[in-house]
Amino acid sequence: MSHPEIPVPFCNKCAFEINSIFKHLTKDEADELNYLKEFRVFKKGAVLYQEGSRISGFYCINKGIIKVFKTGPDGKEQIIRFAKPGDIIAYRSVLSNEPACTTAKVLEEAYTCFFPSEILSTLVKKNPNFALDLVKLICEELGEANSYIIDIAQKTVRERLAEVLLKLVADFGIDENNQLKISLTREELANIVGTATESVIRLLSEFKSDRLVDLSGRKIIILNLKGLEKLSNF
Amino acid sequence: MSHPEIPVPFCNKCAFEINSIFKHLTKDEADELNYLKEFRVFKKGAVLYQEGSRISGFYCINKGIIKVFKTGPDGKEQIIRFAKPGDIIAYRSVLSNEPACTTAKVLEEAYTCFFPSEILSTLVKKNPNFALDLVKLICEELGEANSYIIDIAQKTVRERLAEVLLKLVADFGIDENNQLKISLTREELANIVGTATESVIRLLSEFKSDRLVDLSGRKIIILNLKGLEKLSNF
DNA sequence: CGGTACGTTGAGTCATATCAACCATAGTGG
DNA sequence: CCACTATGGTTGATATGACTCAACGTACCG
Repeated sequence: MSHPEIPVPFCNKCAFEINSIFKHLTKDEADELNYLKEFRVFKKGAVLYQEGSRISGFYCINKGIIKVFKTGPDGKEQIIRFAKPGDIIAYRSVLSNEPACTTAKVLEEAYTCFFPSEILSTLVKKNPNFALDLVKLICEELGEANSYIIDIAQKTVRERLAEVLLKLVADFGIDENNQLKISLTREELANIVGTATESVIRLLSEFKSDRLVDLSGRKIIILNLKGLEKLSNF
Repeated sequence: MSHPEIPVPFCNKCAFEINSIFKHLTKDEADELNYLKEFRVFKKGAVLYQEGSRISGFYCINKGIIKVFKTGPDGKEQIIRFAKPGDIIAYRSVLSNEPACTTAKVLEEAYTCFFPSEILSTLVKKNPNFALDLVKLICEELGEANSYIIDIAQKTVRERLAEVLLKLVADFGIDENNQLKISLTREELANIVGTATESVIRLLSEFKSDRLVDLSGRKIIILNLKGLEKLSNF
């Protein structure tokens, strides 16, 4: 698990550069973090932790993309969120001291730092600003989760797909050719939207006919943002 | 807004009795809370705060039941959660310093205490144990929200209705006749499950035919918990 | 070259939403 | 006290969005 070729990011520098939750730590606290953490690299497809398993710490992402999902009764994945540089994952289970309720799997090779569980509650107790940042972070995630509940409950699959595309644009951006920077399989898209793979395929090609997007293989080019917004019903 | 006939609950006593988030406060902190709070009574149907409005504080429920919901694009409610004695509401908007993203409406006459916004972050900074309790509380809510996302995305309406009934039993209990203690309209049930009112009605009467429940008006009697569990797919 | 994973398309089915009519109940005001 | 209205509950008929199943195409990889 040692990677001499990759420079291990130093917490306070990293926190500053990628705007992580650790940004308001004191120098001493950051030093301690550095001392206690373990740098881990995960290849595409690797699993950081599995639903139902106990985990002894949480991860901070330095590079790459992780998908975090739950598995339904029939084995179908539901993607809950993506973690990207600056995000922390598994903190919920760590704080509640419960087995993980999600699985985390690598989409794009990831550099991560692993921190033992105790650190989180220690920091909450020691640094009030950190505590407040953490509370706000979780609140934000809760707000998003709540919005998503009503989306899934009330919107059509078409509307949700449009919305998901917009969210991906907002979170991961598009390049100079308006191409979505994150690359997902149709099945993964379906597992975000909460629908069947075939439905995503059909709807995407409808979107293409309607000049909202262009498609070539897994690449999705956004042609008409306004149109997608209109379609997504907000 | 003064209610001489109703004794205003004293925070640390109340916290102890109904196990609220304030349970780990010091005597001094509880005293300060008492000093700053405003006791408010709301009749059935009253609105504590409205989606989109700015709120200057949060509520702790001492008695009664509040439904917290979001309104969809077409005006349909989606009930996010219920607040009952010991719960706090509106804390998310207060902490994020954003307009409310939900509406809170009274189902059963409620006694509440209203606390100005600053108190929350002050307490987080002052009392590490409170901070940790708060973090855990929000984590719990987040966990529930995430579970609900995959439920709505992957389960049938029938499964979800069974699950909702079970959740209502767990949260509000049943009386000596196995009657669900919380009373909801069919529309409200539909707005939790995320379906049409008519679907709830039809499914409930199917449940009745299957001897899972008994119905008389708004009263729901649980006849076969195990059966509902089986139906709900966990 | 065969294999594995992903993508696409078509056909058929079904659960659920929608629309519409009607009943029951309770509160209101003349 | 009764008509009036509002709200909630129920049922039936109909429409349809989305899922499932199945076949087949495509592309990359060792």
